[in-house]
Amino acid sequence: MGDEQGSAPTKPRRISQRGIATRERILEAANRLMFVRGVNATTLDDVREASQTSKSQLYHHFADKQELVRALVRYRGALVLQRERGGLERLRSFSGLVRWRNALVQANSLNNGKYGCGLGSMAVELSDQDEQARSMLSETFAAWEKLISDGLHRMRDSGALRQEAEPEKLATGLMAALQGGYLLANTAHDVGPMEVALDMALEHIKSFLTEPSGESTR
Amino acid sequence: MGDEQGSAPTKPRRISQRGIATRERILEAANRLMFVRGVNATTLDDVREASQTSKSQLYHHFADKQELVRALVRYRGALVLQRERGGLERLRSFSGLVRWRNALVQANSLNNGKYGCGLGSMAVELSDQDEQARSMLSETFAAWEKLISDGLHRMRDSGALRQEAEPEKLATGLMAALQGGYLLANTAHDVGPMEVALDMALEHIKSFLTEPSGESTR
DNA sequence: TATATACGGGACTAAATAGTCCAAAATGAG
DNA sequence: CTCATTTTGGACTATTTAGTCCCGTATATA
Repeated sequence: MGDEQGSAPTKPRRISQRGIATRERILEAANRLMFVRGVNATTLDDVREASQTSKSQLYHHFADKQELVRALVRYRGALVLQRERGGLERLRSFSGLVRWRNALVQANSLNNGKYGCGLGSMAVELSDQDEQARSMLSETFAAWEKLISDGLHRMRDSGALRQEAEPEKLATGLMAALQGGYLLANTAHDVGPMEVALDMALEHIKSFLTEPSGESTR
Repeated sequence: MGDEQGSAPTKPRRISQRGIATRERILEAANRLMFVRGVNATTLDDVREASQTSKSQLYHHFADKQELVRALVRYRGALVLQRERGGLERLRSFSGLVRWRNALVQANSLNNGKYGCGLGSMAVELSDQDEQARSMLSETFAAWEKLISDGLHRMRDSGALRQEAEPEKLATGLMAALQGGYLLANTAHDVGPMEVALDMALEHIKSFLTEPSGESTR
């Protein structure tokens, strides 16, 4: 040991379609299971069974459980950001924000508020346990918030939001309301708190609108 | 088995001072360890060692790990509610709310945002795993929110808040901002997001004040 | 087609962790 | 003081779970 270069000369390591597919199957299974049971409460045997693979495949594609979890953090992060890009990339008006809110609430209400946010729950479980995972999650949250703040910037530039509005802070507040909403909804098994929390954050943003519009957020 | 009365005739079961003290020591240790490492990542041997007890004592005072965790949920719930009663029972003005916010932020900043809320992190870790724990946590959150909404009710009754303010919703929003703030702060290892989130919620409450006061929340 | 290497099945080992047990010491009621 | 009961130490077992290994099969490149 110790004769491996720090900056590995990246051994060729061929890769086949089948291999890629297996790796994907493992990640998908881990994603599903760890979403409903949590990371630490999910065993590798659970993952093996759900992904229709074997022990050797798990360890062929991932060094150990920690690496699988880290891969999952990346995997979920990519999924969430992709989904959120769809809903936020074109954001230019307050009503767009309301539509975004409604989509999140709707999705969460399908589970009666259960399970929470795939990113948020990993953040709670891993932040005090795996520094690398924590740092990836932190970056993912930052990227997510940036999608929001970019939209708010566009709204400010177009004159929809007043100049003194601070997009970054508004985005952070909205993200906190979202995460706290997920947490309370999960604990209560009821989406209600999530709706209330998001509406509060939207009201706050609304207070920076140049021409205050109608009442309801729906 | 099965010959035990449903409504147990509660065998006398004497209890000694020493026994109570040991039980307390175990709970204290579990509380400390599980706060920094999380519930699932803390083993009974960790608890035994930290509490200077033995295996038999753990199982003398708690049926199994799950029962210990449930006892901890009660324990922490009581601690938090007691602490919060101190800060909220006399709440009658917006500046009281600001002081409350500052105390929470200050406490959390001592850990640079780490560890999050003792209740919130348990809620995330246990809600999808132990129905009884989830339900206790849900009730504890409700009681906590009630401390806030009671204060807001007093403010509304005294005319500080406008009639159309809805204390329950405002309290839920504030709690979500707090929990989301804890989560983001823990992930970022920085209290910043928690401050921003709480300030958003306070601004929102401020917008219901009858006589808008000064600017800063500090 | 040859052959090196990725990929896979699944039994096996190792480690961590929960949970049991019993004999002894402390304690409190009568 | 006596005696039943609680409390305790700590070795022991059981179970769960991570991680290893061997050997066979599929796949890609030459």
